[in-house]
Amino acid sequence: MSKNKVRVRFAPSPTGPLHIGGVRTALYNYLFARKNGGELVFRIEDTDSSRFVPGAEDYIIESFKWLGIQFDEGVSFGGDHGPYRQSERRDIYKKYVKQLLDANKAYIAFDTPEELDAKRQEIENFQYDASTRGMMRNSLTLSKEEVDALIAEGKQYVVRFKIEPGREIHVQDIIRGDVSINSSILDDKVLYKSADELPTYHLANIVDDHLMEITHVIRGEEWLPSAPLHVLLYEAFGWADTMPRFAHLPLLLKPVGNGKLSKRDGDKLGFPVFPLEWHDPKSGDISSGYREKGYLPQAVVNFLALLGWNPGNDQEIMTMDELVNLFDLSKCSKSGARFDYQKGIWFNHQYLLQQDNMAWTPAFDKILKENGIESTPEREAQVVEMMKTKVIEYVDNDNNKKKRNISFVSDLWPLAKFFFVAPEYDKEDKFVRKNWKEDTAADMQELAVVLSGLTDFSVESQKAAVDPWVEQTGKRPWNAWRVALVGTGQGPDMYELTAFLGKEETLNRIQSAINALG
RNA sequence: GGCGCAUUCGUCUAUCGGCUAGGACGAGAGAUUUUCAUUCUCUAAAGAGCAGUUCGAUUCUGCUAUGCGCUACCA
Repeated sequence: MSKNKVRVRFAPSPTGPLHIGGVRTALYNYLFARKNGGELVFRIEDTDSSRFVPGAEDYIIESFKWLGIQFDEGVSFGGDHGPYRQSERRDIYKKYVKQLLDANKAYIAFDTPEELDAKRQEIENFQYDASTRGMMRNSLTLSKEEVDALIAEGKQYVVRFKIEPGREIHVQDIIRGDVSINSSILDDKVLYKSADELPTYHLANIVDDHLMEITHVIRGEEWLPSAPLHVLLYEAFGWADTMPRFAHLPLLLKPVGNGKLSKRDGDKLGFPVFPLEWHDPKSGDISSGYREKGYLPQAVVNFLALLGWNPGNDQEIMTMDELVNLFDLSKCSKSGARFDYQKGIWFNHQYLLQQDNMAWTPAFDKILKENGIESTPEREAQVVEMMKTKVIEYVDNDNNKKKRNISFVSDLWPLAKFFFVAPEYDKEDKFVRKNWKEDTAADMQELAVVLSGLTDFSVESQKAAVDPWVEQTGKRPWNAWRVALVGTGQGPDMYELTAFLGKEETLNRIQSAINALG
């Protein structure tokens, strides 16, 4: 077994959909593993049975599949260090809890949650530690017989870590350098609960990381304060020499206001905070996801990678392979990053534009079908080609309608509808009013005559017929012609559009416009 | 309250003691486009404050301020 092989893990709790911040943590773990030729483990930390949410685990797996983040082992991926679900590792934890108990590095405590609450009420800033454990109901204050009797009669208890006060504990963080705190401020953390026979995060985490031979722990900054506790646990088990290296990532902050990005922010501010759409099994609420919103996974990955890390130069558009190549934990920033979803939109725009036209057609085809349009992939690709750089969307931002270029395939429909459906003519439309005057109908009549003489309706053929007519008469038919075919001022070049629609449809629309607008 | 972490344009960030502080998003202006877009060009926009170290500090140190995180029988 290669002692030096890099092994990292992503270990979410199945308490709901995977948060975008969690996605980034997983991504960094993935990039780090690939970069160093190591392995990425997928572990499920379901030690809090009360918070378990059905479907969450599958959701998380599907999310990573969509994003292209691959695991080497773990839940649903197999491997030699299983089981990878903490709820299936009870016996393992029990063994290690006993080890700590036998070594007098942990103790059994019978205080009920109610008693602890009462203590907190009674004493300001109460903390269960070396200064208070002597006045609580635990195996340190009770005799062995009393403890055994209480357990025998089925009393619930927890196992607490016995922290020695007054020690300066140092954590060497790859991103932050030396971080130290005094052990006196730590409380005697609960390591194990008899109620569900499961450990808490801290114990399970240390035991699993050790047993799974994890070499680097890359996680969010919210874990930094408990890192010294984890160091103490590694020492207590005698695993200090194989303790993994730590890297605490900066947090993702709300786009506006204060605090870290939370699961609730997304739909409140109009952008997804989850990779995939999530249907809450209890409340029935639906939370939007990047996939369903029309984002490309490469765009999401690229965007997320740059939130808290950069390659050290100005390069922004990077494939997964490039990211792997360039990734460096020491280049991660230390401060929290505000989640700028507008930049995320820009990334999607970039990736969408890069895509082959045919890649758009499945999504576009779906939208067309929803609107009752039957078409062919070739025809759709042709429209995409013409519209690709003409995509706009109106985003309701703080009640101000802002026009911006966005690229979601779904934006195509309102802007490309006229390719498939004849427009409704609106005399009040600004563009129509400006470009459809009293004598326009007569001009269009003439144009129709010119066009009806053509048998070949290609761009070149139309040009050959219409350009001389334009030159001779000095007429400017373009905008009115556009009104006739599109209904307003948008769309591609007139000849392209006309060639796409074909002779019959073009002449029909010109006639309809004359009838409707006079 | 306690402990910890952080602090460069509105936002994401570059700079590892030499700066006329660079790039991107967003914003504004112009050019291009017979429409709407796209695209291109340009403009505005920053080192939290105060000390110290130094020939020289955005970069190092300290203090203050501010922000964030943790402070559960949750992770």
